Amino acid sequence: MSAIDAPAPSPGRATISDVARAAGVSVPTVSKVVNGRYGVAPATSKRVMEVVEALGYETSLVASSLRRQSTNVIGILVAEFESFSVELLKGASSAAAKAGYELLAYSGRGAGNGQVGWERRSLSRLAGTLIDGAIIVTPTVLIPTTSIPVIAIDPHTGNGGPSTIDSDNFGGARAATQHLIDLGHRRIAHMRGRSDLASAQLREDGYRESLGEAGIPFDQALVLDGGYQTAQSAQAAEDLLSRADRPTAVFAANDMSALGVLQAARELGLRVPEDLSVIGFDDIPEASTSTPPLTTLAQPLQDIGAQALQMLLELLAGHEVPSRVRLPAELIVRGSTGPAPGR
Amino acid sequence: MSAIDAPAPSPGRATISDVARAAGVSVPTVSKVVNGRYGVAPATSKRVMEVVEALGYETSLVASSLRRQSTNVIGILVAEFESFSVELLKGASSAAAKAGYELLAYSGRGAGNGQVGWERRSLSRLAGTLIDGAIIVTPTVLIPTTSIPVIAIDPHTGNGGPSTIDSDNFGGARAATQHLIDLGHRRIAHMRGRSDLASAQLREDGYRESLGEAGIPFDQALVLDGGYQTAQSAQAAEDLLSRADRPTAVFAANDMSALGVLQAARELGLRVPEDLSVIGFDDIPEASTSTPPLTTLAQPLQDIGAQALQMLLELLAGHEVPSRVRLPAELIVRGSTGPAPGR
DNA sequence: CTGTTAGCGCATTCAT
DNA sequence: ATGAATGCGCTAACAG
Repeated sequence: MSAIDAPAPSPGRATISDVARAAGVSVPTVSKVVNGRYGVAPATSKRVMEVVEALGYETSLVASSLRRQSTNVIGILVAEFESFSVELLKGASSAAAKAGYELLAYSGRGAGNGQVGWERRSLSRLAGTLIDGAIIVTPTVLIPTTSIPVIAIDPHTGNGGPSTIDSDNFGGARAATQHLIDLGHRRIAHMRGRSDLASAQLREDGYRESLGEAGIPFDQALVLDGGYQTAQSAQAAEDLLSRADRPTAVFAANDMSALGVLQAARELGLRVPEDLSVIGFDDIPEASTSTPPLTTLAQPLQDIGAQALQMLLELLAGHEVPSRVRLPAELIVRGSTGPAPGR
Repeated sequence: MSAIDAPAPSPGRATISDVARAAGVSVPTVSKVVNGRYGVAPATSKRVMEVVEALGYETSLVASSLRRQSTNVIGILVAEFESFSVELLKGASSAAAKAGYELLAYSGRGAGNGQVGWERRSLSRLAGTLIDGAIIVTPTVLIPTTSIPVIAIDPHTGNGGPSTIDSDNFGGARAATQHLIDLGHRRIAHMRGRSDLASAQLREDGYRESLGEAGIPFDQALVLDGGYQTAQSAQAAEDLLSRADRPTAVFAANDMSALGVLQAARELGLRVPEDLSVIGFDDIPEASTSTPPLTTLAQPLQDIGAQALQMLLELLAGHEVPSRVRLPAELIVRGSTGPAPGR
């Protein structure tokens, strides 16, 4: 009833008007003090600051972003938080901290399930007010022209939308296959990834291209679906490696798959790399600590996250950025690949 | 100039008034349709929905949260996005998805650096408006009573604030040490963690307690600082294991440290577990794939994240939750521990 | 130097 | 069934 002299409504967050009332000044004056604007008497400023401190007041991100044009917050939109998106997040986080930006990672409702268009809806929900720019992780639909700068990481679609960044899936796959060919392998199998993802398709394309260049005929029977997953790959590999004319090497579309192949080989009593060479893709943490350690193509996920953030900052500064950035995938030779048997 | 019949201002996000104008209805009508309120004619509703679809309109989280009391968004506040917080995030993410909540992970400015009180400021910035409840990851200061429900994960402070959740660091450390004692070890070293973290202190306490129970005198020379990090631990272990009276077992405060000890042992030509037993804590992914695989105390990080979210949902539903939840740390025996030499 | 007025985009009474 | 007015917390422009 009588809010006339209430100093601090302890139930609930203190608002700017609570501060103004307690300090005996108007709301805009508090706003000026808090935002460090000039034109406030030192004595007034001091008094306001004291009240701010006492009440633990902090400007509401929501309210100020509604009124302001810029919020100093970068959004990173993901379908859900899992291993892949989370690595990118780590990289983006350190880059954002260095640049003095705040980071807001968001996973909207239903984005985890098959809901198409989650990226568009999430963007609409946050853009224009809350965040100054957005990084969208593996969007599956085309992102329309938006009011705020956007960078897409590893999109599943073609060009046409915002600037994108990914690693050289095609070139990496070629390098992987070539590495096996250089070791004398001729019967090289491919454990491919989820065919609805562009990266998986590119890796398969690179494999075929490299085979072709070396004059090795493509054999459909040597391509199996591992779905980017360990268990599925292990199962598929078990079949593959039980054949009489089994391959001497396997290029797995990602490390998770490669670990599955390793597992299957172990169960069948095949020695790696003496009897079978295995190469993966991604260089996830588990790759370096498997038995034997996995030869793979390192995809710098944290770097990608950090670069995406850098590109966004360029965009925010009004600079141009390339429409497509591709980071190299680097061959890391460890213990799972060796000369073809009989050489 | 003439916005009189502009159907969709393509530059920029569509707002509710854009939709209203294009559909030929008033703003409140659109609001009702979008929020599924009753009192709108089917024909009108259909027309509005079509425009919404065409314009790709989605309610602004900012604007609606300012007006509404509830947003269906859970906040998870972290100092920065690194391995630890990110594992929690994964767990919270899947739990939030199941419950139909959106997740908003936020890392404020200066939180990565030593800035104290980041959690209080982040909370003030988001609470009351943007998010319905918050999970705060490893807060270092006491969280004051707030307007919204809060759960703290692995706080570095004592009780008194919001409900907390962590794993049984003390009990886990005892179990780890006891495991080594059961194997006949008497000279057991401890590679301790960052001493400013409560978890590190508790793990060291558990180690000492267990030693005491077994009648093994505590030896300060057997406790080294690994800082929870691989490199630092490797260096410290190299010194420790070079001594004439080196220990036969090491309890490392976390897996990263344990991997460092493994590395040092390998370089010194010590066989694990024949010459030296090593046990870690956490059970990070790398633990199961190291050589040899690491015996460790599994700390269910993803579960902790998921449980924190569950508790928050309880709080939001008006139910009581325990002021402190401790998840068990489970002994996972792998290949890095064995009988003490000479037994 | 300070207070008044206006409006960001939306949801909610209350009229009509 | 629909629209006009009001306010959420805050800041930008202006008036005093």
